[in-house]
Amino acid sequence: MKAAARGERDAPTFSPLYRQIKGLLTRSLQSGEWKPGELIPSETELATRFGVSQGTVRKAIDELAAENLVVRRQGRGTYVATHHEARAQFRFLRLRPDQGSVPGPMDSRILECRRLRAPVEAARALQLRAGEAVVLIRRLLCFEGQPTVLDEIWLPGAQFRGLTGERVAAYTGPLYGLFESEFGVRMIRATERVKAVAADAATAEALAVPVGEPLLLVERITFTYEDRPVEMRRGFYVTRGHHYRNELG
Amino acid sequence: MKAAARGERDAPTFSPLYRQIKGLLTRSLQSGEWKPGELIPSETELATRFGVSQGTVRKAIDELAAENLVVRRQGRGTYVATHHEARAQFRFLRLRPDQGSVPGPMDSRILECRRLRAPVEAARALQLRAGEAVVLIRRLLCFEGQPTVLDEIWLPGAQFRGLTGERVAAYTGPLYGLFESEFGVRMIRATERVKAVAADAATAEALAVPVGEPLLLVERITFTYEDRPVEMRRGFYVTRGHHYRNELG
DNA sequence: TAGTGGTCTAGACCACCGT
DNA sequence: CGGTGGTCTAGACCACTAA
Repeated sequence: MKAAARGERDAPTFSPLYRQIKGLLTRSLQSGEWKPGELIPSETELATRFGVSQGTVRKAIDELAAENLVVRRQGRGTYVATHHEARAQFRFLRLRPDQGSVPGPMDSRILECRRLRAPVEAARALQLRAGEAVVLIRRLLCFEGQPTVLDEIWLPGAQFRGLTGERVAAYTGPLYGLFESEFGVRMIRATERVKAVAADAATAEALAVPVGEPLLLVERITFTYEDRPVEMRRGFYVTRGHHYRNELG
Repeated sequence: MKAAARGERDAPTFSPLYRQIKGLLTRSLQSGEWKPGELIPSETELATRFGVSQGTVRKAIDELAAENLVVRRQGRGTYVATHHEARAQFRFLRLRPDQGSVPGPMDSRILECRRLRAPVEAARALQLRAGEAVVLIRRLLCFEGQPTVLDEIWLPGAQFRGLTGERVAAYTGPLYGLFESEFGVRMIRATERVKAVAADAATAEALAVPVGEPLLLVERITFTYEDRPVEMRRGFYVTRGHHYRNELG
C-alpha cells in the first residue's frame, strides 16, 4: 500500500491505517449495516475486503471492543453490542445497595411523558435551537418496593417521534434497549455531574422522604456516535441504603 | 519456545506469554528496580532479556500503560509513572468547579495527624488486625480560599512510620507524591462510594457551612500493587460551586 | 544520526465453538 | 471438523526525540 493511501503520514491530520479502518467499521455500525446483536464479518474477511492485513483489522476492532461498541467471543465471532444484555444493564446506572454488590429486582414507574418546546437548559445540553421539540419523561425507580431514583429524562423530539408513556410503560427491559430497538438511537457514553442537594417538597413526596432529605443530584448527558448528545437526564437518588459506586483507574 | 514454558496452555491456570511478561515487569516495578519517573529498558532489550519477540513485550507494556503504571513517549522510551506530574494531579480527585473545567489554585491545611489503634471499620478496609496501628490525617482542602473538602485519611501504621503532621504540611505537591517518594507506597487504583448526607455540627463548622447542609460523602479505598488496600479515606465535599465529575464508558 | 516507540505485514499455531 | 478469535514471531519501515 502506498504512503498516501496509508493516511498522508506527514500531514497534520495523519492517522494510522488501523484508525481509518476503525472509522469505516464505525460507519457500518452507525448506518445500521450491522445491527445490535448481530455478527459482523470475520477479521479475515474484513482484511481482504479492505485490502489490509488481519492484524490491522484486529487492532481496529480492539479499540471498538474497548469502547463497548462490539463484543468479541472467541470461537464464535464479533458481535455488535446491544443494551439488551445482562452485562450492559448497570453500565450506566452506578447506584448499588450498601450491602451486596448487585441491585435486587427493580421496577420502573412512568409518572409523565409529554412533548414540549425545549427549555434553554435542555436545548443547550442537546444542542438544539431554543424552542425545538423535546420529549420529557419523568419516572420513578424502585428497588424492592422502595422509591429510590426520581428521573427527568429529556430527549430530542425529532429522533423520538411516536414515543409515548404507554409505549415506555409497556416495554419490559432497559430504557436504552427500547431507544436502540425502536428509535435506532444507540447510547455510547455519558458524562455525569454529581452534587448533594436537599429534597424540595415535590421531590420529597415522590421519593417518600422528608423534605430537606439529602439526595444525590446526578446530571447526565448521554452521547451517541460522533459524540452527538441525545439525552439529558436529571436524577435524584436516595442514598440511605444505596450509594453511587465509582472506580478510579 | 516450548509449550510448557509458554504457560501450560491446557492447564486451568493458563495465561498467555505476554501476561507472564507483564507479571515480570510488574515485579520489577514493585520491587523498585525501576523507580517512579525513571526510564525502563527498551522493548527490544526486554525482548532479548526474556527471550521473546518484541511484539510480545509490547503487548505486555500496552497493558501496563493502560493501567497507568508506565507512560510511553515516542522517540524517548517508556517511563515509570509517578504522581509528581501535572497529568496525574486530578486522576483521583473528581471534584470540578461548575464553571470552568480545571480547578483553580488549591491549598491544603492539615488539621490533625496522629497514630492510634485501628477502629474496626478502618481495620476492615485496610485488612489489618483489630487494634493494629494506623495513622489518621484530617485535612481541609480549599479552592480559592473556600473550604471545600474535609478529608479523613487512614493509613496502615506499619508502612508509614515517621509520618508526621509537620512533614505532610511541609510537603508541597500531591499527597500521593509524598507517599510514593518518602514511603515507597504507590497508589494504583481506588474505588469510591458516594452518598449525600447532612452536615453535622463539627463538619459544618470546619467547612464553614450551615448545619444540615447537604454534602457529598465520598468513601475511598485505595490500592497498591497486587490489589493490596493501603488507604481509606472519608471525604465531605461542599457542592455549591463544585461537582463530582464522572465519565461512563 | 542513532535509538526509541508506533505501525504494518505475513504466516504459524493455539483455544474455543458449533456442527 | 472447519471457522472464529487469540497468541506469537520475525522483519520491515515510519515518526519522533535527543545528541
